[in-house]
Amino acid sequence: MKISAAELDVMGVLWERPGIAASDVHDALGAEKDWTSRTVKTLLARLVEKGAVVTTEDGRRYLYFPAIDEDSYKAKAAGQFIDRVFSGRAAPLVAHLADSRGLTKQDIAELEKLLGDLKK
Amino acid sequence: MKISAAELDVMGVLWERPGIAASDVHDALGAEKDWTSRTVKTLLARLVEKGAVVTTEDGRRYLYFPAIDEDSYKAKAAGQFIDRVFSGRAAPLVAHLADSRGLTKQDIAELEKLLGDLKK
DNA sequence: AAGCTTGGACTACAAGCGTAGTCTTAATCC
DNA sequence: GGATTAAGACTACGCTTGTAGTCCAAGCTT
Repeated sequence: MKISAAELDVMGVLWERPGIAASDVHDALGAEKDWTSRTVKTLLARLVEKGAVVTTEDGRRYLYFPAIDEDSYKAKAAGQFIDRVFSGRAAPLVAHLADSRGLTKQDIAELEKLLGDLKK
Repeated sequence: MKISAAELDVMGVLWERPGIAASDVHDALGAEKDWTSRTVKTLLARLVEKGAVVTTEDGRRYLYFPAIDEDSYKAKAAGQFIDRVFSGRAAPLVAHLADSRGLTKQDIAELEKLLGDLKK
């Protein structure tokens, strides 16, 4: 399931608020993206076509629901990304992130906790 | 500087062996990618056009050199990826990786060392 | 009820991408 | 030295993506 960058923005809204109408998606993105409602509808239609989103009828309109799981999608995307760019190695990725943009204290704390859990 | 997936494979070869000819790039990729030499040459030409690769003449052919730095490119790509998919948070990315494909002992050790260094 | 608004369906269109093919020229192999 | 090979230049072509536009029907407004 290949989801483009713009489509992913739409998925993000649906993961957060499943079952909303196209106009609500448009509104939710309004702050971030300067898209017309038609653009949003095109993206939704493409996602439906791809099977990433399903609809239920609600009178004369549709309500849109994500049909793929957020966590599994993101896990897969992360895997593909590090394969593509970092030859599958996670550590260099984090090193680059730390280097280029810095990790917040919170990031570091979370990562430490994560590593602690992993070692068990 | 936007580099596509296929182009990135070519860049990978050039980062490893700067200053080789198109045919050598083709050979180097031969195992991985089932591309004809023409495809490789198209990708090289596009990279040159984008300014990601420069050439020097070598008789009747060119030698190709990366014109962008591997580490900075990857750092930027990593940043864009986590912005796009993980809202800029590094920890969830690593958590997903750990979850979906597991981190090797080596990954974990490297990450711990990295975190140790970061805390200083 | 006649027109605005809003929903979806279908269409558009240029740029980027993956994956080559053709053409021309220069070198190499018998 | 004529044929094959190999380099690059230019061209191709269908798919995806970003970003809409048009059309028609169903409600909403006054």
